[in-house]
Amino acid sequence: MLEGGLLMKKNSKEAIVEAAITLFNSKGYAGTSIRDIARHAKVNSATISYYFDNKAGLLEYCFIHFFERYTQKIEAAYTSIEKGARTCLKQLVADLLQFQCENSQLASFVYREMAVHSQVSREIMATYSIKEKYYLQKIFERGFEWDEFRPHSIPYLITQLKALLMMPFMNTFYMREVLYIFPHEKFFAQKYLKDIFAWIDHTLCSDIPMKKGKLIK
Amino acid sequence: MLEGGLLMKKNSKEAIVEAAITLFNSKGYAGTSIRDIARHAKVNSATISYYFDNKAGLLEYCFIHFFERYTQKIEAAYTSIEKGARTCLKQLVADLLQFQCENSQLASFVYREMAVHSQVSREIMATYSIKEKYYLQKIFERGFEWDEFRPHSIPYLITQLKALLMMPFMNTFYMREVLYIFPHEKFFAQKYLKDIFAWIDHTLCSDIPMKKGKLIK
Amino acid sequence: MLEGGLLMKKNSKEAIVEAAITLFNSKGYAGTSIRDIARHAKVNSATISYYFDNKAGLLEYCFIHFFERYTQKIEAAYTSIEKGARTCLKQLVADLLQFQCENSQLASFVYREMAVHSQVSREIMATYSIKEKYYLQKIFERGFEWDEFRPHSIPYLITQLKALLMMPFMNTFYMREVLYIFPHEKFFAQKYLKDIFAWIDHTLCSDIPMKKGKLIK
Amino acid sequence: MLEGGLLMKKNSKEAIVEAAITLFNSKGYAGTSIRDIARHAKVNSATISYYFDNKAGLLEYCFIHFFERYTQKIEAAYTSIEKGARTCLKQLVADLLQFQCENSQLASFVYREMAVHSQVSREIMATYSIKEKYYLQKIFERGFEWDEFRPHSIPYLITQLKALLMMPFMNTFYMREVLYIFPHEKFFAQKYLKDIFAWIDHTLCSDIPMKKGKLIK
DNA sequence: CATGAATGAGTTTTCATTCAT
DNA sequence: GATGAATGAAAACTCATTCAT
Repeated sequence: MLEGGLLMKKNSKEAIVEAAITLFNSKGYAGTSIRDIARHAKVNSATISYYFDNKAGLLEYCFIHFFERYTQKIEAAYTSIEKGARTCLKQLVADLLQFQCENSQLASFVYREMAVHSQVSREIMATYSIKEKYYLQKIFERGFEWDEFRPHSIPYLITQLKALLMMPFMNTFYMREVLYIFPHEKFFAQKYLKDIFAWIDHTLCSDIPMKKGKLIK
Repeated sequence: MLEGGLLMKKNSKEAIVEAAITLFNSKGYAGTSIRDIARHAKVNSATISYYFDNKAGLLEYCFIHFFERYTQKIEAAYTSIEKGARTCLKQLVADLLQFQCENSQLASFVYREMAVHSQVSREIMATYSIKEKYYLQKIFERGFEWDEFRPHSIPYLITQLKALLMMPFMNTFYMREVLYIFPHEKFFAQKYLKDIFAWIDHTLCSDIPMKKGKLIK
Repeated sequence: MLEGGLLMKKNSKEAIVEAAITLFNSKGYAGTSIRDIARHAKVNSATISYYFDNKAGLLEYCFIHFFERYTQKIEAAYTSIEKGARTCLKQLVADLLQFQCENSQLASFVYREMAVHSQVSREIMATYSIKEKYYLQKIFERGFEWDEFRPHSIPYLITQLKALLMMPFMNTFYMREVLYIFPHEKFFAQKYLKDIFAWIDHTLCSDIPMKKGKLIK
Repeated sequence: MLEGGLLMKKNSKEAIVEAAITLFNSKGYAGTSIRDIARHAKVNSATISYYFDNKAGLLEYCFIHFFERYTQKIEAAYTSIEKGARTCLKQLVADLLQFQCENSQLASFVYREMAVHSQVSREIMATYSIKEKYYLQKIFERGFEWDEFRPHSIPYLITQLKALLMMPFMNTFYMREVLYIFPHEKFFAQKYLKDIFAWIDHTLCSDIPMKKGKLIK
């Protein structure tokens, strides 16, 4: 994801973040040592303290680096709300899924570590999760209002939607080794997106009893 | 869950496992120290090595303790396959959900740590996940055969089903603090079960429009 | 050495001593754990404390078990002193060499550990080494007196004699891997004994050139 | 030997090695704790890991530090081979004896620990002991060829020569307390050297009586 | 006679961090 | 901007020993 592209020597800070994402993902935050990251990034371990103050600072940077862009996707997608709740939700899901695919390692460890660092999480949630919930709520409410979605408890709907969205990134090892699904591959996003759309169309909208058929775009 | 109830001195081994589950869940495996566990279990930290050899041994014990019973639930539920795939799957989902609720902390950390300990995971998967996949596959195939389920890629269906099943336990902090859903509470299982049934009935079975086939590409 | 021969079940104490000798020899006293010994002897580690009080007690037992018999050999050989100093010394060397071969592991580790456990060594020396020195001194003095041995500093002669006697057992690994000499093999004692006799005959006695002095630079 | 003399603060690495040599010698490798060494060297115990990775690394460093210089002495002495095998061998013995005296503690514990650490020993031997054997063999073969030495099995000759050379350093406690010989003292080397020369002259060369047989009983 | 459970003290090692350069 | 040296604290683990049985 941090492609580094051009030939110029990548700077230390980027190298550190890149190494941190890889290692935090594969060994967990607490299981990764500063020196491990330094070794991977080919910098001295003091350099990490230099840029991020301490290990927690590096984690926080990763969290923010992730959620800042994550939230932007949501906000951007929400602008299409006037096209209808279902369309808007599909747009949002499509964008988030793609974002996760492009940052699969980061997404993977961020989702996992969120559960463990209650202090950091609390702050993150106060800014990002609340925002996410706010927009999803808006969309759902609009969907109920305009009879697009079958009425239902919003928290439970969010749970299901996020479950479907996050699952493939929460245990990529299982996905790979047992199901032979590779979330970073080209076609995964396309195929899986249809499945989430199916949930939207059939379970969320439950359109059939709505009177008119032929739903899926 | 391991209530310990009575006043008699609980044996050390159980006390250790109990403490480990609590702490591994709240601080992660790598973030929990042996001494922390010992302190909580009110035993000397050498006692942990005595029973489980080392920290990894304790983790493995927890994994097996979880998956052994998890797999039993699946096998038990599968016996009702002759009542039809949908009924059987619902039975299985209900049993697993209840099992998770009864062991929510254990489930929570096991699912998370699975992603990090590839070596242990590999062995666990070789025995338990493969078995789980086998039974789910059987049920889905039966469902397709008898036209109960809309035909679809089995790995992708497993992904969704497991997503819905596991999600509430993978980030209980988020569930609690943002959505105000408490997975260990009485009513949660009942309510959430309906949602998974809805997915089965509407997205998996998509039952009404059975005549006009091929909705999903 | 502790042959155990007959079919009757070897008792625990013997099994412990046997295991201790093997392990102390290959890993050193400090490098061997009580539980290691217990595992090898197929007894519970508490049994060792039961018989020998503690680890040091087991070591001391080994030391005494060795030196008691070692000293007996010396005393026995010394009885032939009236046959002449050279003959007596040869007898003594032959007996000690054979004794060492029969107890090569025990000899090996006892010699090594003597250097490390100054407290125990001090006591051992006060009883056994002093006795050994006493007899050797007697033999050398008799040899000088009767013009069998070329006069020389007794401590330096003891040094050389003990050097030749102990060397093959002090680093059996080197003997085996570099020189391809196996001190526990049948023919070793025979061959090596001749070499020590050569030292006695030529260097200690230096018999032939008795008239023309000052050979040594 | 590492005198440290001047008042300037000795660097940590040297201080550690110095302390390690002293303590490994007096208490054995396994009997010495990292913290003991650190205390003696007046550094933090983590500093040892910093420089030598771990305790085994420190041991290995000592081994190499010893054998590197030991081997150099041999190679240097070997250059005098054209002056005759006996002269060359005496040179070699004199140099090694002096080297050992100057590094008596190091020599002492290295010889002892070699017997215990088979893995490290194997590697050391593959480089140093083999080299030593090679040169000794060359000298002996030359000695046989030119009729300087009485023909004999080379491994057995090496055994005796090394026995005489190493003995005073293998159990200095015994040397001191029983024989009252102090290998690090000025005169020891001079006096003991004569004894080894006597072995070379009389037992190895057995020069005078070349014509008339019946030497060895 | 012998042991399983449990421990306290000690071990090595790892780690994040600091600081002079 | 970046680092090598060094460290204090804490981690996991090992060990000899005890004690009730």
